[in-house]
Amino acid sequence: MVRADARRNRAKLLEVAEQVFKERGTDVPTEEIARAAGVGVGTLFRHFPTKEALLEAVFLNRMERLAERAERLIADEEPGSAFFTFFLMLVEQSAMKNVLAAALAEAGINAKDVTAGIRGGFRGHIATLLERAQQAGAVRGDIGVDDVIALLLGLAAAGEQTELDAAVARRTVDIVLAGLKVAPQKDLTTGLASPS
Amino acid sequence: MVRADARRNRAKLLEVAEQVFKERGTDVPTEEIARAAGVGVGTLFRHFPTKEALLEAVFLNRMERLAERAERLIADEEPGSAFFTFFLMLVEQSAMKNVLAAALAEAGINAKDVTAGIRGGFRGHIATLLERAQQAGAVRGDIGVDDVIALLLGLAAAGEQTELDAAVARRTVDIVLAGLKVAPQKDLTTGLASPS
Amino acid sequence: MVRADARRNRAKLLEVAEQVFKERGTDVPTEEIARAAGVGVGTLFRHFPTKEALLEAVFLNRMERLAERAERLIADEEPGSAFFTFFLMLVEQSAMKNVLAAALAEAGINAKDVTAGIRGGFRGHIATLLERAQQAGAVRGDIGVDDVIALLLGLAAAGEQTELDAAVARRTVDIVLAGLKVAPQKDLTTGLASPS
Amino acid sequence: MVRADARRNRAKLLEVAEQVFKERGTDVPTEEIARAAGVGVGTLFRHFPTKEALLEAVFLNRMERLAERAERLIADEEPGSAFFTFFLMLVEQSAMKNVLAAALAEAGINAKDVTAGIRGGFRGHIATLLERAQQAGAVRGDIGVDDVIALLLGLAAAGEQTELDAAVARRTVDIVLAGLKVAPQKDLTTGLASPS
DNA sequence: AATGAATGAGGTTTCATTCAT
DNA sequence: AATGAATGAAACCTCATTCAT
Repeated sequence: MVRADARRNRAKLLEVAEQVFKERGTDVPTEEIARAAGVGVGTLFRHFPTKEALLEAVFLNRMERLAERAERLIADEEPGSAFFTFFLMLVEQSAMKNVLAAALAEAGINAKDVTAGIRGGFRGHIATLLERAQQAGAVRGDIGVDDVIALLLGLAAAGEQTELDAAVARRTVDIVLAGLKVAPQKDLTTGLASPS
Repeated sequence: MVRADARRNRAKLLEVAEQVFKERGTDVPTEEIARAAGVGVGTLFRHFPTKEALLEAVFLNRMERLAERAERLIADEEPGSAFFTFFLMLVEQSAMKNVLAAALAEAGINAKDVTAGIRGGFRGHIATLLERAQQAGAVRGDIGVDDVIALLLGLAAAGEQTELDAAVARRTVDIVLAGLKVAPQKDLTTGLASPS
Repeated sequence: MVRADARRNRAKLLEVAEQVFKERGTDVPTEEIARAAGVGVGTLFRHFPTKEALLEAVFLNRMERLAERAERLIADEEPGSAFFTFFLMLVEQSAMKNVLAAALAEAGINAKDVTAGIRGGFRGHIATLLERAQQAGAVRGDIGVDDVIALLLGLAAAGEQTELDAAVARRTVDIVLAGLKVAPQKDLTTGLASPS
Repeated sequence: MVRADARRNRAKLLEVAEQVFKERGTDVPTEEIARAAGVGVGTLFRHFPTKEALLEAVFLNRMERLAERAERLIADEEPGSAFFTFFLMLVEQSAMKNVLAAALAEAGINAKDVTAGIRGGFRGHIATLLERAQQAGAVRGDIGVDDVIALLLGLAAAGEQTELDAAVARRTVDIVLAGLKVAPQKDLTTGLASPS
């Protein structure tokens, strides 16, 4: 029956770690997180054998929560609206908090790999939302999931740097959404713009 | 006039540091950079009394080089084209290499503050390019310099995460550029989109 | 209750540090002390987060042991004798090992401040001993605790410089004690001598 | 003719070093002293091949100046007064600034050795002053030069620790001088007091 | 003879991880 | 299963000394 304690500890650690990483960056000493969670370092390391493992777990945890929302959106809303809502949601929550992704990257771990195993497939959900929106004519047809993910990451990063100014954050999202709606452009300046 | 050696060392350090930070992240030991530049740690610390100072210097150095290009564009090209070219250029060179900006941010140094003092004013150049493009009708009128900078940071970050796929990088820029051209949107999904 | 180990380590460190500082000065690398105590550097720094803190702790530790003796003297001996005995005791043990006090002073920590908080009040004990001795007519009445402390420090320093010659050390103490007995002098040479 | 510059530099360095050591302790970086003297480090090291050598030189320089004064006193004043004046003078100027002696000691250099070569013999002067004073009955007869030197060192150290309180410094000197006048004491407390 | 940039050993401190209790 | 003290590699930085100019 000690299992109950253990599971509660794990959850608390995950929650606290997310909070602390967000507030103070991923460089906080492991001990700080343990203390904030009200456990000893030893306990933390029992649950996550490595700091890296903790990073991964927090990242995955976040992703899973997002995946759940995506599922609900797919089920409940109509195509165009669903896609845009999800996009906004991700960015507004500064969903991926780039710090994490960056920290993982630095550790030589690809965020894509980590995400791969998520229930239902995070990536898959985005794909579904995107395709439907494209079929409904709400999003230009020449882009793919990877483009969307890249944009999400980018906007999240932008939001982080300008976290002081909410108006800026909103305007950047607005611009990207606008860009997603219109048809493919022809020769902007150098002609680079058209998809290959 | 030993200054020749000194200046060469400083330049070499800056160059090497930029390279190493790009390849291995900003967590590399200071000593590594010194070794790579062929000098002792002491020399590095004589030039940059703190690791943070080195980071700042690399960042500034990059910015200055960009500022020079901006000046040339302002002089030579016509408004709309100049703006888009500069934008593309920045992103394609993954100009701001987010690692740096992130590291600076973590260290409590605001990129905005650092950039403020740059020769000729990097920010000022962007402002000029933007205003001209807006007057020429090539860019929507409701955005400001900070929005552009945020978008640049975002795209740079996006580019970093997906550095394998050049096509993705290009497409994301295309989308943002498209978004910059059109007039402000009204009620995308939730109506959040319009600037307050 | 791992505390047993911890306390043992702390005690061992204090003991070893006192010994090492005495033998080789306060410039010994922290690591040396750790090694001599049979622990890792980390352990040392867990107990004393700063070298300065270690110095302080050693100093305080010594003071506390002295304070205990002072208490016993106050309780057991008659006034004049008690004062002189304590004085001799302090000096003979080269009680304050000036190295420490000097190191602390250099570090900007005033010995007075540190001593202030000691259990039972080291300074208070001296005051008591002094006052009683003065009331008993064994010590001239125009001096205060600070004077006594200054003299102690001075004699300790003198003892250190001449540690080879026990006879010299003894004679200097004798002289000071003699000087403490007699009444205030009038015009030695320049008349500087009398307290203002 | 470059010799003039060289000698001036050496003098300036000695003067500045004494000042800086007094104000900030002997741990100041060599470079600081060079800067304060308006020369490069290289120059400093040409004159004093080692920091230790600089320390020694400053010490010696001070001693020589003192020796000169002693000579004048021996010539001009009457025995008792001469001795006490010299004693006071040394202490009031905090003449030996213990830091120096301590630093030398730490470096494994005996202050006595360094002083040995002084013109006229510093120690010899004290001996002369003392003997005369004793013959004139102004100082008790059972003490020797080493005792006096020890007391001087001690008082200088005491003065250093309590440099804030001039009254304390003066009183301690007064006590010691009083002690030097009176005849040998018999059994203070334990009988330790009498010279062996 | 003077300069000050370069050197690099070495000092203090941090922190992920292990392990005795 | 939990605790938190212990560990020690490694980070950053300082400074006496050398050496090219």
